Amino acid sequence: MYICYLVYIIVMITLTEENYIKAIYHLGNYGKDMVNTNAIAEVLNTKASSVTDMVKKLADKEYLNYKKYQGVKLTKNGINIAVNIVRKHRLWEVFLVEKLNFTWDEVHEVAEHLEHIKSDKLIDELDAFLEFPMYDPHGDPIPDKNGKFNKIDKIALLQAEIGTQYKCIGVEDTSTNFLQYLDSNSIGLGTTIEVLHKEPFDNSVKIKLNTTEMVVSQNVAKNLYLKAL
Amino acid sequence: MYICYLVYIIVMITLTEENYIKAIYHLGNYGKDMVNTNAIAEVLNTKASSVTDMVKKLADKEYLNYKKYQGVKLTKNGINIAVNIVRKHRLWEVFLVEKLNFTWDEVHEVAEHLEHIKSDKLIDELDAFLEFPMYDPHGDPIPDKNGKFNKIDKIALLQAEIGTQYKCIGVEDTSTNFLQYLDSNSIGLGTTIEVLHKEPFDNSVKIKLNTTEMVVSQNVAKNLYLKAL
DNA sequence: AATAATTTTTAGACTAATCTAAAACTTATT
DNA sequence: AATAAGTTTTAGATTAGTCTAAAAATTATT
Repeated sequence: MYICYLVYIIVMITLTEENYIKAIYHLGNYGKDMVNTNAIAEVLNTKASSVTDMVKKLADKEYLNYKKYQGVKLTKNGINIAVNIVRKHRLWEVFLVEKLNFTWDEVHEVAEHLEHIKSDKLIDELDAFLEFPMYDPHGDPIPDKNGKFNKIDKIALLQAEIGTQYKCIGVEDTSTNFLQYLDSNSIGLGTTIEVLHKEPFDNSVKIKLNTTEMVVSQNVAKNLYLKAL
Repeated sequence: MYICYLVYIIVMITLTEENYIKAIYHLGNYGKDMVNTNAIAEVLNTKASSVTDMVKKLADKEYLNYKKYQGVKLTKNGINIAVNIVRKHRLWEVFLVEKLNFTWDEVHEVAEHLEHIKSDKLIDELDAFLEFPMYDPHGDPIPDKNGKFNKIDKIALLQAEIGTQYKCIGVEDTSTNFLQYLDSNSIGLGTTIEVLHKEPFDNSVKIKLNTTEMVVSQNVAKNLYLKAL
């Protein structure tokens, strides 16, 4: 008589592990490039030694490949997990802005928590409820159920051409400070922008909005994404 | 010259602490009664020794009063925290059922996680979005922003009178098994029920639904709440 | 009131995630 | 190629939450 044991090993992924994977995904150009220890430590506000420990654990679980002193790169599996977290994060951001009256700059912190709730039904139904949005409130593309998403051909305001009409489609810097600056100057998703003048001296840019004209610093111009109309 | 230091001590409450407080609230009749160690251990699926450890910590933080070998009772502060978690849990349940097509028995597990997201704006806006619901999908009252809620005069089917018309308003047992049993027999919130006969032998109850008649066991009759029409 | 049964607490150990400080390795500079 | 500077890893410690096993206290039973 044979006894057959079917053992399910359910690999639970912790919140901390998810945050490491997400950080490595963003730092490594959608998981394509190697990422080094210090960079991870910096974005996660932790110490390099902690990163080394965690990275070994994630390598054991085959979410990434780790070469001592070289850095880490996500595996297929790791990328899938990251994309799924990004999908959840961005869908929740849409929900918060469109249904719960959150502003551009308020969504990020709450979405950081909501993105870790684990329920396929929850996220697929939310997707349907929001009518399958393609972009989040910052203009970033939302991966679909299978992890597919568009990479849009965005251009920073700093690289925009004088005289062309552009539409604002997103930001690089998502800090509260920056988003509030944009809000207070009536720059948001969809705002039409034309470049009037680029000052070579300090790389500031003079732009025309709907009704007003204003000058923005190089720092702002670098962090604002546009698409030609 | 005087130097004034204003020190904010932000007492972060952990997920685990919240779950203990919630369990003690439910076990202790809305926080009014003492709760003993073993009872807490059982509902939280942990060991009595772990409960003792945690309970000491919660006493230090003044969420509850703890008397060695006697048990614990929530403080005002502890009750406030519990009520707030209950509010969040029940609002999310309404959201899941009304907006995301969840059924009675699917909501609980996801709501267990959503209830721990910390954002006043999130929960108040969700409340408004749902148009300030008074009851969750199981018929339990939802505390308002200030923690106030109705205690409804519900009666178990087992205590219902023969010949009277009742409306189903909730359940005691929220296990998946029970909720699925109700679903498959077309008993839900708002279903009209009339008691036809009570069998003294085994305490089973014969009831009339909209179109059909059926007999339910004592166990079912004990766990189904009604309100006279 | 003494003993038995049960409940609760203590003591000591374990895991996950972190830290500091020192050692090992890599890269840049002379 | 040798040294300096910077990065990464190791070793050992810490904290939150949990556990087992034994001790202490309470409650129930004779």
